[in-house]
Amino acid sequence: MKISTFNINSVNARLPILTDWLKKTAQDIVLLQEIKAESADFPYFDLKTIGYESKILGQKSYNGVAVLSPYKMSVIQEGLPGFEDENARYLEVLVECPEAPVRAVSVYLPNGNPPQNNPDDTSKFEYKISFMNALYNRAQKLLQTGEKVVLGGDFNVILSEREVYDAKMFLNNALFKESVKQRLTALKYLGFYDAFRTLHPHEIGYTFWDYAARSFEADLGMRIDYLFLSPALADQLESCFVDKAPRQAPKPSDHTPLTAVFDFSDKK
DNA sequence: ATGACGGTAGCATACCGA
Repeated sequence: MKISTFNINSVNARLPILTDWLKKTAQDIVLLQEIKAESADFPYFDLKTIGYESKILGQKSYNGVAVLSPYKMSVIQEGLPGFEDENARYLEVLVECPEAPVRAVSVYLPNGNPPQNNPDDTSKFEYKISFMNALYNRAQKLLQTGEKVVLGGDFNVILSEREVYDAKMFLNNALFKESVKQRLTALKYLGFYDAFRTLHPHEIGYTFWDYAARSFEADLGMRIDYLFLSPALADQLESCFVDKAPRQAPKPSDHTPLTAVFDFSDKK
């Protein structure tokens, strides 16, 4: 079984890349972020044609999250409970995988940096912190279910200085602030396994490279997309890797997929 | 110190992103 997360930066601008990648890699669950489309504009039919159902929490122009799968799905939660949010950033879906049911959560955590024209405006950062507090509370509930849970997406958090090409440049950045790192670390310590880091303690695992200045070619990236697994799902984790191919295609997203593979056979 | 680059809305340019 294969689960991936992919910040697609507009599902319609990226449709050829998405469908090619799905055909080549045959995913069981895909968590998408920044689809930048509402239901009326979502390419349900194109994805259905190649074998995938879609559940989405859509939004025009900005944000928007989705879960794709060949299997039966039912929406559990749209948006974080107890958190008023005009933005589409959180979607929880139960996926009836043949091996076992999986609760799949697609998250697009706020960036939190101030707008360019108003560097002193802290409202976006406060929004990020509030979102993270609500996410922590939900994550606690998710673990209490004892289910196989994958909590994945673009978390917009650089957890340590080795997760970015030049930590000094980000010391005052909303992705790297102490309070932000602490909140995601606390969520992890509830009992989630960071799929990539669990298997690869020392490897570079960048999932994002800025469009500007040929960052990808120079590997000036950062690791801000994660697959967090509940213990019941981490038990079956076999491998986890960053799939750089979609980032190398023409007109790419600035992120690339992170994939985890699970083994449900008896020998495991 | 600034901008690079790209998507969207909508038709010039502002906003957002990390």
